[in-house]
Amino acid sequence: MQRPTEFVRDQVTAVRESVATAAAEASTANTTVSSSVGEFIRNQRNAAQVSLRELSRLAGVSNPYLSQVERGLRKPSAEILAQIARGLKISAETLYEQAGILDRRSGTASTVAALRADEALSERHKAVLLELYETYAREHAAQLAREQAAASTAPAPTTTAPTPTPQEETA
Amino acid sequence: MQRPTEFVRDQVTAVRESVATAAAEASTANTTVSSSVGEFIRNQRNAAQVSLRELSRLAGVSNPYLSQVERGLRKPSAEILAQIARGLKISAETLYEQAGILDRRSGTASTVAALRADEALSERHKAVLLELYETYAREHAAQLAREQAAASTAPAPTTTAPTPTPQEETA
DNA sequence: GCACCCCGCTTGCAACAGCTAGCACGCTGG
DNA sequence: CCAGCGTGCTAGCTGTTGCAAGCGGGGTGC
Repeated sequence: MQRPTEFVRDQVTAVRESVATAAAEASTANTTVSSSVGEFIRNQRNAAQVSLRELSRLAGVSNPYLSQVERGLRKPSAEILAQIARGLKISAETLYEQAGILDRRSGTASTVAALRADEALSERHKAVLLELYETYAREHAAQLAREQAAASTAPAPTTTAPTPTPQEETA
Repeated sequence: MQRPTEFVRDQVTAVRESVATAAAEASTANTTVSSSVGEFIRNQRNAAQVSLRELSRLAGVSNPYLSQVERGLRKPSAEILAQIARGLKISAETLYEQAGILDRRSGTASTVAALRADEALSERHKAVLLELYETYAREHAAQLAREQAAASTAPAPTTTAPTPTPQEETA
């Protein structure tokens, strides 16, 4: 019989498998700092392996306009940014920050400490969120390690199945 | 009493559904809130005993346009809102919230800020955790409200203070 | 009376956001 | 070969944003 913490971790990982794959790609894109919201949107879209038309459909904006936004030809309103964020399944605030509408919060408060001290949560909910957070952080760190191993052309022993590489973005 | 298996599955599955629900609620909130940013600006300006022309000068926007914004005839961009906020010496986020650009998030700002700034997470994982956090915080608040209602048999206010109404009485 | 300053608002316009219709290109199956 | 489908992009259009020029009203000093 599995212990509760192991069980929770396995459950969460299984449910998020498909999302985690795209998330790993997204984290790769994040490593390269984007200087504009358009680039950022394109990177996120490519990481999620979504075509421009599909994202425009998901976001509810026209595909030519989305193309122009990605190429920096147009400056989208906050409303459009929110729609694009919804299509990308990321927070609108992320795009606001990239667009310079919202200031990026400085001060790296410890996420774990904040979650633990947050009185807006019950203890059980805290445990779930912390477990999920640690799982995500671990995956993110593992992905970065794989990226570095690939960069140095060393045969890195991978414990997971091969994930789609970014070359598939041009499908 | 749910077993841990069912509990986690239900919670994680609910996240996907809550995204569309939250989006629908957000659009409703936007409709309601966005009509009052002008009123809010005028109230703030009157409270500061500043003329429309003086505020337009401080903010760096034309006074006719500011007048139109206050009367709800025009919908200002986030950039203009930020300028007006600077003129009023209030945070831009305050006006963004009034305009419906930014969601008022429940829970403590430090937890939200920590999650958003945490570089150990990808953007997608951040969004997932934030949505789950929101859901939990809302449930916790509802639970506390129920417990207090049962204890005192009176409609007790929750830990969140009532939103201050625009200072219409000082106009 | 006048000129001058303040006030908030009207009007018309230029620039831009966001859209539709359609293009060119690549790929696939018959 | 073709037709069909996918891809991202061009061009032109409409509606909106934000502005400048100016209006009418009130108050003050000469």
